[in-house]
Amino acid sequence: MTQDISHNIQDYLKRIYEITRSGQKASTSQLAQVLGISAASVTNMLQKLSKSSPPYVIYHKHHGVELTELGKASALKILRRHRLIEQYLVEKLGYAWDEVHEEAEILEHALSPLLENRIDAALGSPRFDPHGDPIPDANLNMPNMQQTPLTHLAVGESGSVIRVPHEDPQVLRYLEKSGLRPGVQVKLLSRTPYDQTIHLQITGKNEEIIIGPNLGSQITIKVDD
Amino acid sequence: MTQDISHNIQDYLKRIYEITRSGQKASTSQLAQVLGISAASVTNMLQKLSKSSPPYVIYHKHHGVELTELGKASALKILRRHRLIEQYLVEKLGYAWDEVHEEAEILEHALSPLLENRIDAALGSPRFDPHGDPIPDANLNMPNMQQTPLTHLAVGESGSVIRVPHEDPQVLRYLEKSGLRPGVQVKLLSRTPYDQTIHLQITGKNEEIIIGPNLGSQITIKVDD
DNA sequence: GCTAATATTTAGCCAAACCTAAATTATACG
DNA sequence: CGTATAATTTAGGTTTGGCTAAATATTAGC
Repeated sequence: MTQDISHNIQDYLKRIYEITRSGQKASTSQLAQVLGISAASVTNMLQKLSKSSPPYVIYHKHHGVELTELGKASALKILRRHRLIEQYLVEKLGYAWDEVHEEAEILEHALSPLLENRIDAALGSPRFDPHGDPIPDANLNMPNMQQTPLTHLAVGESGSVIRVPHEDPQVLRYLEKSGLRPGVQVKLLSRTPYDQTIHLQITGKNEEIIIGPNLGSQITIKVDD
Repeated sequence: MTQDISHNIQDYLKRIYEITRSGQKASTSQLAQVLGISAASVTNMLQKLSKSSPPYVIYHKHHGVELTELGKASALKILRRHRLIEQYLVEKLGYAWDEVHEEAEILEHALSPLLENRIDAALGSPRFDPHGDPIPDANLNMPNMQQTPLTHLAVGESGSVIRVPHEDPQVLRYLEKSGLRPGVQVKLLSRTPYDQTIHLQITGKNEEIIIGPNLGSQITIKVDD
């Protein structure tokens, strides 16, 4: 009798998942900000989500929410669809990596289980999307990898880029132009002392790439031995 | 300032288009029936659609509605997306022709203009969908064809099947099993006198296919010279 | 051409999901 | 440790698109 989740609720759960992935609870105002709606509306919905049977979230009044197992599974289902779609658009329909996020944001709510399977099969059950983000498998298990933020590289050290988990097309186009994408090997040339901006070089290229600390901490790599 | 049309309204316009294609106006109760909602709700929405600026329909109180040019263009846009999706699912993702309608019904509302173009290009701008229904081109012009209902065949005459415009998977699977699909050549063997049920044979096959008059009048053919 | 049956519209109501403004609770700092 | 600021919740309102029941208009049969 677990009935279909509305488009709306899927978005809430997805956002809560993203925020709570790194441990803490998701606050009302954080959610209001990423969803682009008022805090009052978020409170309202969180109460609904926590009082439904079965509940999707655990609501700690004034202290944010966390997902129940059901809520987490629902979020992962959407995340799987989102990332499969992104990969499909790039691999099969000639999209650039900066064009896929917005498109997937809409399509993820329109995918039937059958279509999800067909897309997964057409891609050979891919484990990563175009940004290097892991795609949960059909049982919603995340391929988890040991990842290091790019900013943790020591000067002179090198590593391979794993993820560039950014949605903003402008940022992605900047990185694309510099050649910084999942798979390439980079070397840390220097780090500015005060603001921790880093200077990189892609193996085999001469050009120097400048990455601010906020962006650099989101990009993850595997450090070379 | 022509803002985005809601999912809902797209469905109304699509249905009105389907009903009014054959000339007459679309009545409140016809729409209520195909949309699966009450007649009162339909009246309400039709009034809204006729009073919006610009209006999507012309509302003749107690006598049904017809589409304005804008309404027709909006309906054709959705119809194009619907049929492109059906064709894509069959050609690129291994769907059977009885599985695509429901899927397209949802996806048609989630397609961006860019994705519509990519799908169109990937298919080489197809002119027909898997049921033989014509796909409006990018300017919303319908490839129009001289079509004859299957039931107009004389006994002994033959023709090529052009369209099998049915949505019901059961019907489609029955026809599929008999081999009756767009492109095949059929010959009318006989017609029962009272209820006009017809008996067909597909060129090159021995099996006889029985088609009732309601179904037969929806299937269209091109009569052989 | 009248009347019964049918179709349509009007009126009034509901639920979902948003909003703003006001009230409350939590937090942070002097 | 008390108070100012910030975050959250409550209260009350709006819009969208449904609903039912009652009123009205149309149509068909006699």
